[in-house]
Amino acid sequence: MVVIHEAAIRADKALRRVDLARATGCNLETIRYYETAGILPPPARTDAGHRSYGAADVQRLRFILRARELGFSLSDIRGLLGLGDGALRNCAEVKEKTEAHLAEVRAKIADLQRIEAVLSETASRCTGASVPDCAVLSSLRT
Amino acid sequence: MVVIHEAAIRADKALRRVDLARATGCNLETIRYYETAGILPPPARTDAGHRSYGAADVQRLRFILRARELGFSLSDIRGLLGLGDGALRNCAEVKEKTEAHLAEVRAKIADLQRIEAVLSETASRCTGASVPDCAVLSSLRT
DNA sequence: CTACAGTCTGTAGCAACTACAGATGCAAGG
DNA sequence: CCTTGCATCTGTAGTTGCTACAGACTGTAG
Repeated sequence: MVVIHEAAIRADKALRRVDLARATGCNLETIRYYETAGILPPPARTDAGHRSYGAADVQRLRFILRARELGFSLSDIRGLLGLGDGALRNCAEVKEKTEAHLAEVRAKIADLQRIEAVLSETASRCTGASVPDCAVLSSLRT
Repeated sequence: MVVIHEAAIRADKALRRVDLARATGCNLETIRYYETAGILPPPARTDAGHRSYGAADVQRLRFILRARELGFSLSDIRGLLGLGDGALRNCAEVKEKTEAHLAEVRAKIADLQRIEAVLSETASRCTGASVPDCAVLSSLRT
């Protein structure tokens, strides 16, 4: 008897964990991690206890991954998704979070640019000479 | 009578852990961590087993902290300090490490600038309107 | 029937710290 | 001499955001 996977017949076909991973480019284990981290909801289970995802989960995970790419922390994302106790009321909260994050990103860029200046100046002074005269080391020794 | 700590009388006065921390601005526990991480050498001990540091340790820790500020990893720093098995032979190794690190820093700046562009564009489009129309959320929703 | 791919749970590891618990030590003031 | 108040010691657990096992099980194709 050829039993086609029951879930595959439905319109909103159920996805296995590996399918969700492939659909989003997410690491397999990360999906489980996001569940325990409370950022992906616990999905339905098959009789054997296997996780079963739907289209909504794909959307949600894509959202999460995109926000991670932009450097939002998981707890930021929890906020953006309106999880937790206080549900998201209006866009103002989101805007606030975004702008705070933007400020952090800009600060980090400024930091890295300072670092870049020091490193490139130092590297260019480096002659390949012996250690006692090394430009890199002496600039660190300050 | 004001009794000055015996150690403080010596020319190469011994420093307690807290003194080293204060002299360098390093967190107290981080000093111990750097020791277990093999980046600070195990110091001399008093009879009671307390760690006793000298001026050389201050120099070394300053070096480490400065390199950390510049974003070098502890394992990079181990290399810069010439610890481990193969001692540092010449400046070329240091230059190589520095330039590799510089390339990483530049890549990170470029990443963050892309992120900055997306975030600032998104935040500026945000009207404070209700969630369904939120610019931030819809740009995450791709 | 047998492979092979996939799933499950729990746990440990990574970097680079930070912080606590519980037991001593040590110098100064009274 | 005793108390007070730091400071120290060790070991271990927590942090963030994953990633990767181990060992047992399931589900499907040939």
